[in-house]
This record gives sequence, C-alpha cells and structure tokens, in this order.
Amino acid sequence: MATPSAGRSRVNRGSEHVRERLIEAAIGEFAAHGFEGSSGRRIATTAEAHQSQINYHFSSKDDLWKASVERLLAELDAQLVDPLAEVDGADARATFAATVRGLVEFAARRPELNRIMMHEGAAPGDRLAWFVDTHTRTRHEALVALWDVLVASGDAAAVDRDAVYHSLIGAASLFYANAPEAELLGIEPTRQAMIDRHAASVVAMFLNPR
Amino acid sequence: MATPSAGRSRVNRGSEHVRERLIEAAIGEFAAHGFEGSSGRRIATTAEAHQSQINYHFSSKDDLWKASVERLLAELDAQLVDPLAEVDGADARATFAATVRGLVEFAARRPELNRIMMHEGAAPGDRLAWFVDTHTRTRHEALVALWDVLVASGDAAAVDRDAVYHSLIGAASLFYANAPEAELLGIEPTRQAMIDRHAASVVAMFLNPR
DNA sequence: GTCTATAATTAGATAGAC
DNA sequence: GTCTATCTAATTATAGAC
Repeated sequence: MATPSAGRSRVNRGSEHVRERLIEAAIGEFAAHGFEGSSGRRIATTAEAHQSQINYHFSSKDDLWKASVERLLAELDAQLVDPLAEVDGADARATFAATVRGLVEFAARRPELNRIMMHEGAAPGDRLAWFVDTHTRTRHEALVALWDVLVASGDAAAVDRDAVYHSLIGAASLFYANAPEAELLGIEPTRQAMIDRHAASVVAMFLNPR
Repeated sequence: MATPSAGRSRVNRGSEHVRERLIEAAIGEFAAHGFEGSSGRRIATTAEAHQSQINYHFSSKDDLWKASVERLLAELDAQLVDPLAEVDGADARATFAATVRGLVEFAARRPELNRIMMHEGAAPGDRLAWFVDTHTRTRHEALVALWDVLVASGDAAAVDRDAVYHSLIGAASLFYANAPEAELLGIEPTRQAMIDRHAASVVAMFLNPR
C-alpha cells in the first residue's frame, strides 16, 4: 500500500520540494513525540511522500533530525538581533532585553525547537552531544559573557551565572513548549498581548529596575 | 528467551515488590524517552521482571505511566511545605520562598517528574488531559492565588499572573530536567552548593527585594 | 527521483502451562 | 503470581523495478 494520499501517485516535484516538506513534517513530529517516539512513516505521510524517501533524501532518521534542528536554529538566528555581538557596558542592558524578547517571540511562534531540545536534554546521547558541541556551547558562552557585563554594571538580578542560561530558557520558553498544558488551564499563551506581557515579565525577572 | 537476568529464573518475591521495581524502572524510562519512546520490555528488564508482568500488575502501559506519575507527585508533596495552605499577606512571602526552594530541591533530586511532564506537555493527548484534570489545575490555582497576594503586598516582581506558573516551573526545573545538557557544558547542576545558589536565584527572580 | 516490496527487529497485549 | 510462547501491528532500512 502506498504511503501518500491514495488516488493517483505522486509525480516528481523536484528534490528540494520533497526535502522541504519532509523537514517541515519532521519538525512537527519530533517536537510532539521526541526522536524515539517519532515514526518515519507518519512524517512521510504528513509530507505526502513515501517512507523510503526519507532514506533517499537524508541518509537516516538521525540525519533528518539534524536537518530539522538546523532549520529551526536558522530561523532563531534570523529572529535574534545579533546575540553574539560584543557589547560594552552601556549597550548590555538593551542587548539583553532585546535578546530576551527575541527568545520569547521565537518560542511562541516556533515552539518546536524548545520542545525538541527539552526531549533530548532529558537523557545523554549522541544527538545531545552533537547539539551541544555544534550549537549550544557558543550560545551559552555568549550569554554568560553578556551576563557578566550586566552583573558588573549592577543591572543583573541576583541570578547565578552557572544557572542563568537554563533559568532564562526555562522561564522564556516552557510557557510555549508546554502550550497544550497551558491551554487546558484556560490560558492562551500565543496571543500577541500575552506574548508581550510574558516577554516583559521575563525581562523584569532578570534585570534590576533602572 | 527469558527477559530477566539470565541464569536462574525469578522466584516469587511478592506482588508489592514487583510493582515497586516496575514503577521505579518505568519512572526512569519514561523520563528519559517519553511515553511513546519507552519500551515495556526495557522497563521489565531493568526491573528484573518479565514484560507480561506489566500487564498483570498494571493493566496497560498507560496505567503504569499513571502509577509512575502519581508516585512522583506523592514524593513532591512530601517535599513541599503545604503549598496549598491559605496564607495571609504576612506569611505569603515566606510561603512562596519556601515553596520555590522545595520545587528546586525536588527538581534536582527527582528530575523525572519534570522530564515526564515536559515530554507530555509538548502535545495534546489523553495522558496530558488526565494529568491536568487530576493534578495540575488545583496546583495552578493555588499558585496564582498566592501570587495575587504577593502582588497586592508589593512583594511580587513584575511577572504576569497568567504566565507565572510556567515561568516559575521553567526557571526552577529546566536546569535539572536538562541536566545532561548542562553537564556537557561543564556545569554540575546537582551539587548541593549549586542547588542552593540556584534556589536563591529563582526566589530573587520572583520576589522584589525587601 | 519515485515507488513497491520486503527484510530484520521490536512493539504491546494475551492465553495458558506451571 | 510467574513465565513462555505467540499474535498482530509497527518500526527503520534496503534492494530493485520503473
């Protein structure tokens, strides 16, 4: 039985088109069920492709996962206003606030990245090691460096530098990563007014009032 | 081939003993891989039991999951100092700080509950609906009520009441739920000194300085 | 590049011997 | 209550026709 929608079979739509659809479907599947709980057949069905096309366009489920994560990170970087930029004391406060707002906006619009990494961060493994080595470490160091500047200028709240990264990501993104739970509580996390209030809240949690 | 450790076969150890071992093994498996990524056979092997014993002692994988979550919640409640107690303005600040410290200590000692719920909260489903209906709603309402008291007394930081629950859980627990990631960054989240500093940080994020 | 067919493995659940 | 065996269904990956 064919995997794609029944009726007439798929015609060649071009490699790039199929890759795109597979990545988009994979992002949703991996975010909802985690890597191990995800099924290549479900991903292919969502993408209106065949299960074996995953192994053709990507060499394995693992590679599809990496391609999905890198797609999401590219979108995040497009959202953030140069978070790795060197800043002096005068700019640090505004840079931090803008970064936090960017993180919150992105988490609300694209909760899949935080969902995927909350799944992966729960246990050691090759995917987590790859992600930390190629993506997290640089971002972590940049944030801690910025935090040290804010501590020196007296702008930082009393948050430990070793814990600031995870505290910030957690405060900024769990609301959206676990939006299905919030919705069952009668809250709508992704309304723009709610996003704005939440972003302001997170900034207030980490920066001392001027 | 037998599932338990090879060699001599298991002898009757008593129903309660087997249930205990299965729950403990299930907690670790569900936390690491999520419900859908978890295997009953792996759980049984860890518990030195047979896969079919899961269906005997619990009627399904789903019921084993619920038993595991309720075990963890019982441990959490033993840790928290009556978080649902009514408090007047004078006590609210101390109650909140004690609750936060309890949440942080528990997340550090037993990251499995937060891991399991971060997996489940990523997508709608029967397990999430059950959890919210039977456990989350009451706790959420109690926290928001306490928060309203703190807002009225001027002790609360500028954090929105609709977002305070997830912001707090995120800030307090992601550090431990994703401890494998933190460890790859060279941080040891579960050292007692680190836990204490993190707990103090979270309190400082949510309460205005006195 | 797409699609079918299939290999090899594993999943959860159940029936029945002991 | 334990354990073996088995059923049905689903998994990823691969080989080969088109």
